[in-house]
Amino acid sequence: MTDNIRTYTREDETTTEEETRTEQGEKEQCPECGGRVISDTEHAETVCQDCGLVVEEDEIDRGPEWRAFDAAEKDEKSRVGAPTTNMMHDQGLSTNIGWQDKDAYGRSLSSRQRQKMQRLRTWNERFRTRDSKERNLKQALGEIDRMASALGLPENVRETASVIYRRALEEDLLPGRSIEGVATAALYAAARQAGTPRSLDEISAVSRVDKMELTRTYRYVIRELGLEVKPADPEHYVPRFVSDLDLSDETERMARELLDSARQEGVHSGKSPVGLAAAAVYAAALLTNEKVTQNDVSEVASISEVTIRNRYKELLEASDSAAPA
DNA sequence: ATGGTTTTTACTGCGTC
DNA sequence: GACGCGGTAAAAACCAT
Repeated sequence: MTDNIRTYTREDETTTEEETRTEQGEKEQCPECGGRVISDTEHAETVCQDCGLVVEEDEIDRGPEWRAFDAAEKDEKSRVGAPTTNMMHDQGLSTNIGWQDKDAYGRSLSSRQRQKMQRLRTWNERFRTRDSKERNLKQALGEIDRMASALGLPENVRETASVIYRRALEEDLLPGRSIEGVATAALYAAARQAGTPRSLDEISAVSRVDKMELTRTYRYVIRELGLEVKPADPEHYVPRFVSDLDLSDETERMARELLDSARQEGVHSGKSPVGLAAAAVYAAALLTNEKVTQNDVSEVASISEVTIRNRYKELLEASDSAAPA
């Protein structure tokens, strides 16, 4: 009966040296002569078979550092399993029963066995999403995932958001609040904690809950879970604005400097971090002679031009007195 | 609920292309 | 003349009390 029950592991995907070699040899082409290239893993090089051109060197060998001589040994030595993830409601550790009615050798099952497997599948599914909390979590995690990709947030943020939501669920914070609201709040908190903050506006744009509910739930969750969320650092917004506006690294560096001196002068307390960041980017672009209008900046930062004006005056004053050039 | 602070909205005048 | 920029006043939003 265990024959057809499998827990999926990543191990199946690990490739041996030979596999990598043939795979790359077929895919890549030499830029010089158009011939086939093969990867020489021993010397960490990719060389052309025909003309001997070294296409790539000092690559990272992602293969295992041990050798296995048969399948059993491979199982023995491999330390790789499926990664646990908080992004799935059961952390990816549950048992899955394949839907094909085949046994481990790929043979079809007898009709009696088939019925048995069907019953097992049914019950397995029932246990997996057993109570309301689990189902709740399942939905919320889906929601978090959706919003996170819409905002282009990295995986670790989703993980954090998942953890926060999990905790909220355990502390019975959900009754009386919408799943989506709490999920959104968790994501918002996670993004800020991870140093890739998104403004309330941006978040509520992709969420089904409005801003007011979001802020309410967010506050509540933070308070109840005793979460430490430092006030957003304006510098964290800078890289995103800079790249959205196609500005140079020089400008980005400049903007950071401005924010630094502003911090030293204590100009920024009480002001909105987003506005500060936007103003810094604008001012930096001015100083490096790159053309951006206040309007452009205000759009990508979703902040008003007036605020940018006010802030960037302060920023320039602060930088003057901090480091008189 | 209230008062103080910050941000937004709306409008105006100036200079440049 | 359109556009970018700077300024102002009043309204709105936000926050702590």
